Amino acid sequence: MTVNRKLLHVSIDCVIFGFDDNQLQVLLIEQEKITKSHIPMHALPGDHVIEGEGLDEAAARVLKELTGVEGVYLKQFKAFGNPDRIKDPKDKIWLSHVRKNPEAHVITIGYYSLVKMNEISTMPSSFAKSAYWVNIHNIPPLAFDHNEIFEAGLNELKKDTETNHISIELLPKKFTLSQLQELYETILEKEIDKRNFRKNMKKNNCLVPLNEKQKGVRHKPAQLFTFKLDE
Amino acid sequence: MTVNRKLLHVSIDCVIFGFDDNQLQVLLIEQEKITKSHIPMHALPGDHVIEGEGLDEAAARVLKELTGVEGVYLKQFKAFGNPDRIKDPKDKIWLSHVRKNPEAHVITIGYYSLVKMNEISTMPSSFAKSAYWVNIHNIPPLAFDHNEIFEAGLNELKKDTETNHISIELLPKKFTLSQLQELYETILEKEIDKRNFRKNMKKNNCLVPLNEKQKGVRHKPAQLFTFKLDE
DNA sequence: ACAAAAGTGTTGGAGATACACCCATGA
DNA sequence: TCATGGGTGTATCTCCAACACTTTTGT
Repeated sequence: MTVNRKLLHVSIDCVIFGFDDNQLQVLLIEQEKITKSHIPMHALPGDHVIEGEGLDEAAARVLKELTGVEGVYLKQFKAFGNPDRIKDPKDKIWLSHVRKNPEAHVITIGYYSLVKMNEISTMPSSFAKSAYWVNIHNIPPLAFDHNEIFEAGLNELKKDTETNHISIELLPKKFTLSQLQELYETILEKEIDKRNFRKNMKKNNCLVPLNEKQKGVRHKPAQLFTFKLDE
Repeated sequence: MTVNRKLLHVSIDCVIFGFDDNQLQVLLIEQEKITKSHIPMHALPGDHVIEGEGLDEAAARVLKELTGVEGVYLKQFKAFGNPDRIKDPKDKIWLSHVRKNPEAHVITIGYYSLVKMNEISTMPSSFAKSAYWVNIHNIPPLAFDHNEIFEAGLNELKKDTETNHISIELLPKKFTLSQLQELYETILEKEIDKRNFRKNMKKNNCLVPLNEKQKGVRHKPAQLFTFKLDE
């Protein structure tokens, strides 16, 4: 194949965050095993952008194929286009099995997404043999520049949590203020004063109290809330 | 030409800001006139990314070809990939004259740049017949989705000015505090108190006073400063 | 009754805002 | 000497951080 010098591969990579068991987790995929000696790589879920497809659309497609969810928070955060990003020998072995022109320059657009872990179950897809959740502090070495993309996505999430309170999208529909606080403490990696935190949250009036309380806990049951996004 | 469904055009578009005469300006290009009836479009400077070239590298190339400057502030802010972005009839007429496959899906990466207007002079380049500066409030209708890209770049500059004080890069090497304040007021579109502004700037200690004062002004000459970036 | 987390207000300090006058120079 | 923009300090207010005890439920 002759490579047109002005046509490039464009892909999407998604940093999909979930929150469970008070841990911030990321969804990774394991590549298919190509040969007997091949050590499968781990990677962020991603796929090529198809001719005629918008970037947000492509990201939503990747997310839907892997998790089945639609309509969740999804945000573009950065484009990565360093020509060396796919030059690692271990990545090239894999590429040479799945691509016509493994040397091609691939640009990728990084997205991050927030999903409610209790509402999804991962499924096999065209680009992933298997998917699994991993704590953000136990990320293995990933294919290509995916570790860098992950770090950039995590930073974006931290920033947006402080400014937009967007991380609330990680919680189930009904949640307690303590769950919300633990989420913030996990993402921002710092302790927060309970009373000040509640003052802040109530000021942002994105919380709606429900006529419902926690049940089956052996302590004073907490008020449940749901959220409305800022109008 | 058969279009490979997984290869796309990727381009860079630059929102190049300058500050002169107390006005925030943007560098636009005028496309070549193709036919007698063709009305040349105005656009942001940009070019295709070449195989093997990094994104930052491509943006720096566009900037250098058009202005001759290197090493100035340049920041990626967003990728644009809506497949409709080049679908306007007036854009297609032009594309049909300069591209082999005018229907191709083009993804563009938006960068913004800050240049010192007194240190550069624009020059013709491979992608622009002529370039000119225009006040940010008098932007004409631009080709493709360039008006949207411009707005996104301007918003990014505003945000970065408040958080990073990066807009200082728009001033000449030596400047007075009043010039700096006028720059901030222009970008942020609000008035700022002189004493509070100076307190802030001194606190950020990115200003270095020079042993030099303004000359030839018919009032008390102002102290000149230069800046060092945050260490 | 006890263990466990829920829920709730006040105070002090730091940082932001508002504000007015004298100074150095060129014409 | 006058017109012009340069340069400076203080009082107030708002926002954020620190801090401890009572309540409700299950066992």
